[in-house]
Amino acid sequence: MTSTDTAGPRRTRQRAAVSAAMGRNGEFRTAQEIHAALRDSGDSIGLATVYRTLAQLAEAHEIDCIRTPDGQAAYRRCSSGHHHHLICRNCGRTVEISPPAFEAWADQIASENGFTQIDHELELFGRCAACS
Amino acid sequence: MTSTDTAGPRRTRQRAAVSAAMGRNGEFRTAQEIHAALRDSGDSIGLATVYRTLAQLAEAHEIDCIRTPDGQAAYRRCSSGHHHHLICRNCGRTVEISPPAFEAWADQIASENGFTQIDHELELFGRCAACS
DNA sequence: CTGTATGCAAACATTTTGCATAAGC
DNA sequence: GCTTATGCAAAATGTTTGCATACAG
Repeated sequence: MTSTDTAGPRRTRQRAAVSAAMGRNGEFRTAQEIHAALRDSGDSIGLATVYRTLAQLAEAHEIDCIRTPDGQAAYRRCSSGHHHHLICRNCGRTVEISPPAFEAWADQIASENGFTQIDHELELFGRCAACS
Repeated sequence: MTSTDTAGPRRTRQRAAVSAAMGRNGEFRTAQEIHAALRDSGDSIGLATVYRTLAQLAEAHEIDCIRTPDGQAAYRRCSSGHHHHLICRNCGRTVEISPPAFEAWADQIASENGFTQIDHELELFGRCAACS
């Protein structure tokens, strides 16, 4: 470090591309999907760089990471709104759901057990109408 | 098939061992953990057999399968009660919770969106009374 | 005895890492 | 110019599969 450690990550074309690819909406996308999408868009980028960048973004809490039933890591932007997803096991179609009573229920269960600072992880997997 | 297809899986020592290893409580265990545990218990069993047996038990809905944040598959017995966990972020203490209305809510959300065959993943993380 | 389950090892898929090169600051 | 990020390919990890053998029915 030269002077102040206000270093921060370097601004590279690849990092911007990955961040932009995540930027669209709150859909989940696997590292491989992002890599393929960027390659298709003409952005040449290495697979390892995608993984590294996603890991860094996740560490910085800029994006969220879950696991698909398949075992792959999937990422989404976790900007502000806290919502969950209903994911089609077959085609991957995703619907955002905003639980009306769920958050309250979680808090209640928690305080009944003396827990505080509750965070929760909830995903629904199923088969969408088009795939039935 | 010879006559009636009441075949069912064969009763082998290994299958019994895996099923027994899952039998304790409703905790999640990875395939590798189960394999190691069985080996330690003196039960000689192949890793592939553990994976195959777990996959079959899951297919038969005898056990449930989720993914750890680590990316490994974890299984638990889903005999009757479908419950979730409230986990202390600090000390790891775990409380089993049985959602009264949650399952119904999940099903409703799903059918509102045309989804069927719903499976869900829900974990609550917080800080328990002893750690506050 | 017939056929399924097992065990081993090789195949596979996904993610991580080492190292030389290119690029940011 | 010094240092970090990238790219490639090899390694590591977790899981699946092919095939010969052992065992359940």
